[in-house]
Amino acid sequence: MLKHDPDLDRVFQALADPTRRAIVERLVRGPASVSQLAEPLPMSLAAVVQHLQVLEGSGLVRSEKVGRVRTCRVEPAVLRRTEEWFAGQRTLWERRLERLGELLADETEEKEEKEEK
Amino acid sequence: MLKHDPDLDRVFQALADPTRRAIVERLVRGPASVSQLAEPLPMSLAAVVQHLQVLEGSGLVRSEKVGRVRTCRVEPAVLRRTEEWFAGQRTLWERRLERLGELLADETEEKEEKEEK
DNA sequence: CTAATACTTAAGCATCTCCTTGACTATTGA
DNA sequence: TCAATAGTCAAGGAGATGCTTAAGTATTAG
Repeated sequence: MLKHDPDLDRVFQALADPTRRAIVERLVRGPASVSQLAEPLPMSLAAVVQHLQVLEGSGLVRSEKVGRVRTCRVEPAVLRRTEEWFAGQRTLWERRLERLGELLADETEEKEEKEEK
Repeated sequence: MLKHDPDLDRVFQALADPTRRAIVERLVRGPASVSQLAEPLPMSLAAVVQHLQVLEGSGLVRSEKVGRVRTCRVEPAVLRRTEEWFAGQRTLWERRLERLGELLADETEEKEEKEEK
């Protein structure tokens, strides 16, 4: 218990920033250079590069430089793995509801048995 | 474009902290009081209360006080809505792959047509 | 009534985050 | 070659974050 997943830390931390989420939302539509990513963003290129470093640190984005252009793309596996964390939580929640439902059904049954006497 | 969702900001920000994620993971299994949540956590009760404020601010958790006990529970709708963000990104990614596949198929077709001449 | 319980609030502090500017390197088009 | 392009690196600053301790308020068990 209490084991925390530093990968998830970094992914959520990365996605907590609206600029970085915008970058991810851009990149799922296809790869882009640093300047292309920076173009619609209201900040310096250096700031965008820093955001990209955070995204790369989280594994959400990887990039490679060819000539003077760095091309960035999303890593869908990391996106999917994170989605699965939510699915896991939902499963636990739903299981609890089931148990609660069963319990309620049992109680009703007991009541009915009593009333039949 | 570039409209950022402050709700998602807060949710991801909330989930970026391992302590807060642990609290959510505890709460999907069922409601708990503040003290119960704090018990396994290596920090002061006040710190846990602060984490809970962040979680409530994000909508992930809601709580009500009865007597001197505050009972906390997850808000599954917010969890689900966040999961859907990922599903949306995945959809965009997959659509891009499809288009890429079609393009590739078209090119192959064109090549074959040329070769047939 | 009194003491213990279950928070709540506030102040303070070290650290991290997000951005800036300025100087720099490497590549490429004319 | 020389200037523009594309990105990199480092220092610094305002504000946010994640704790702490200390002092407070209700609520409840005895």
